[in-house]
Amino acid sequence: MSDRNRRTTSRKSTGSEQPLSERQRVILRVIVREYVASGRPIGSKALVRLSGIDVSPATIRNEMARLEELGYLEHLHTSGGRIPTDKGYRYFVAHLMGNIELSSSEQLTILHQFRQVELQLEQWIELAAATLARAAGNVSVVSAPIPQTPRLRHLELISLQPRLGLVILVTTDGAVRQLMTHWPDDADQETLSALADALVPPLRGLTADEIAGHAAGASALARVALAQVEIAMRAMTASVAPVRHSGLEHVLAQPEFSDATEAQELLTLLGGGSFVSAILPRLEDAPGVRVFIGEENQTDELRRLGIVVSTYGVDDEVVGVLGVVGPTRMAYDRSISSVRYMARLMSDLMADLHGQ
Amino acid sequence: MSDRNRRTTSRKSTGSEQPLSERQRVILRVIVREYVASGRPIGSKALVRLSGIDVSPATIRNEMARLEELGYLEHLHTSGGRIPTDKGYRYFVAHLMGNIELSSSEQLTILHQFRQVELQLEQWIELAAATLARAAGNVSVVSAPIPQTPRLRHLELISLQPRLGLVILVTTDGAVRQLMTHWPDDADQETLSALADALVPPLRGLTADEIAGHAAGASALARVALAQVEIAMRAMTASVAPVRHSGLEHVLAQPEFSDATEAQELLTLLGGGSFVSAILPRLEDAPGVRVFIGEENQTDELRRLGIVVSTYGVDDEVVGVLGVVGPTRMAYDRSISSVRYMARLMSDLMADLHGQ
DNA sequence: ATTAGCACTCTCTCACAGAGAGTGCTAAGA
DNA sequence: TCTTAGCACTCTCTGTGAGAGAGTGCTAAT
Repeated sequence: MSDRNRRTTSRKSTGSEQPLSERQRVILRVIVREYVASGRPIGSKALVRLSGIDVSPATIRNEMARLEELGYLEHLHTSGGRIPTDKGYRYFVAHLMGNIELSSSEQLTILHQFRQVELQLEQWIELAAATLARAAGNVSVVSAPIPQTPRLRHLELISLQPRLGLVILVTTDGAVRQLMTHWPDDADQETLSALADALVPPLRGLTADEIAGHAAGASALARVALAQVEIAMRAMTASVAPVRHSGLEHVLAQPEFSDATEAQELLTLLGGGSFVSAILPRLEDAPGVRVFIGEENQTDELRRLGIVVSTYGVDDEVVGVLGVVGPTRMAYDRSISSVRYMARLMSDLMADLHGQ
Repeated sequence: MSDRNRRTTSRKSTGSEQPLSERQRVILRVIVREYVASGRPIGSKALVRLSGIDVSPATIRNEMARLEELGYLEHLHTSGGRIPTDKGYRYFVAHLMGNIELSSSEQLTILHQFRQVELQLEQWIELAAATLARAAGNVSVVSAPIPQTPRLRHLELISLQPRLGLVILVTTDGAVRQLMTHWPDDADQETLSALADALVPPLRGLTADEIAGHAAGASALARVALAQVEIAMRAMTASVAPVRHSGLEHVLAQPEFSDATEAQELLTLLGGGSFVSAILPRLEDAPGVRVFIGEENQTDELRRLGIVVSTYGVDDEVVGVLGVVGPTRMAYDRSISSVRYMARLMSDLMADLHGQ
């Protein structure tokens, strides 16, 4: 009894963090792989069969007990096999899964799909979300690329009705925004076109901040137009970018979400933009694919999820975020390689777009 | 025994379709209301309590049996109360629910939300979807308004890189589209601006078809630009409009979708645009709110759903679709009044936009 | 260090019983 | 003729308990 107590209490803080033996690593890998695939805890007997290790189940049991002490596995019920802990998944991601690439046939399929679609940013994002979801077998999340410091390239003022019109602006990176606008006075198309023609040359290449400086002394109409331009350009860099997601069906099929309330939580999470704002801060100045597993996440809603994300884009010009979300029990290897490939692909597309 | 057989067989084709008595109407109304609210079948005893009719449960049972013969109710299990059939819901919608309006406080809340948002079509759609979902307590579906015969108002050609650029076009109803385009030759901004300035006057006010006629004899660059304009304008009228949906959480909470596969079907339905194409044909030239209940739907995926839709927009200028989707067991009164109100609101917004 | 053996624990499935709810039918009452 | 009370019946739902199955930890032997 005292023996048992000692073990239980020592589970959390494991004094000497000696490296795992090769056999332990094999066991952990098989458990992660198998649990991810089946969703059912793995017992010692099944493990012997699956791992090919030529020892008895009893030996495996000892090793499993040791791995549990070290915090890599856990024990849902007294009987019923073991499952990986978050730490176990983390170890798997760091040391056991190898450095997997998508198979070249998969890469080709994806490339092919992108070739078939028109040169439309919206469509790229849509397609990226759909493709990533399928490749990773999870919910995918793709944000639009956010220009880092958008500069004005072109401006167009349109009259729809006497006092209602559009401000259309194009930035140097090719993004287009339109805002409906109330003009302060009646303004016909001639007046507006003339104003736009007059405004563009001095403003070309300026940032939102710089444009703000030009408002003083201008006509009322020009001030309204400039204010709208400024709003639009600031909105472009806002970190709460619109986010597409796709592939909910994959995740709802998982037993973790068979409970409707779990599914609901995920939906509100994805629906309400809070997802990106929760994740984005942790991506700052860390390139490549990042993985957050269960408890490693900072907000409660994410504690039962695994997240694989990457930024994409062209340094200092545009940056977007894409990734996948699923239960902690997800195929991290597959997700990571999918996210990595898709981020590279989207980055290439952005680079093309920006002429590199 | 023979008696029982007679009733069972006579259920489908009910010879004399005499009008329901007042008491039967009350019973049917209470059953629909209560079943929608609770999701549990209603028995004779509960019905007496709920309806306030001062007769014994036995009498109610006779009436219920009669309603079942007539096809308005059904019997899931020998015991366990009755639930409405599709025909029962249909009768409820046609004769029993009254002509309900959203409460004026609800109307005000919604109006207020629309006032707070900027004058952006995208945002209106988003907001309409979110609001409708909440008001109706179901999944909402809102399509962007489709211009009936878009006419060109303005055209802008932008150079991003030597051979890559943007075609931006504005139609008379204020819709803006941009397409990324490969120019056939190197084209600097001056050339493109000059071309745009030259193209706009003759093309202003023309439809896609009419623009197609202008391509002959033009320069290669102009032909590419015109082709893009034509593509964009045709895409605008394509009936497969992009559709926003919102409020999945409401529906996933319903027991009908606690089974993950049901939920999945709904997701793929909403995700894959097939929804609008399945519904749209049936909306042709029928104004106002339409209701499709279960078996009334033509495709199998929709057989277990109730759908309440309406077109919105300005006649002959823009037309969009909005509605809600839920299990057949849905609060049709609430959904109908929400859809009706929201369609009116969006139509008003469109009318404002088109200057009426 | 490994293994066989064993007692133990926990889940899962199935069957069964009893409560509860509701039904249809019959016969009596208004 | 409509309504009602009574009754036998059916079906679901909720335990409960038994038994199988899987897996574990521990001990003792190899």
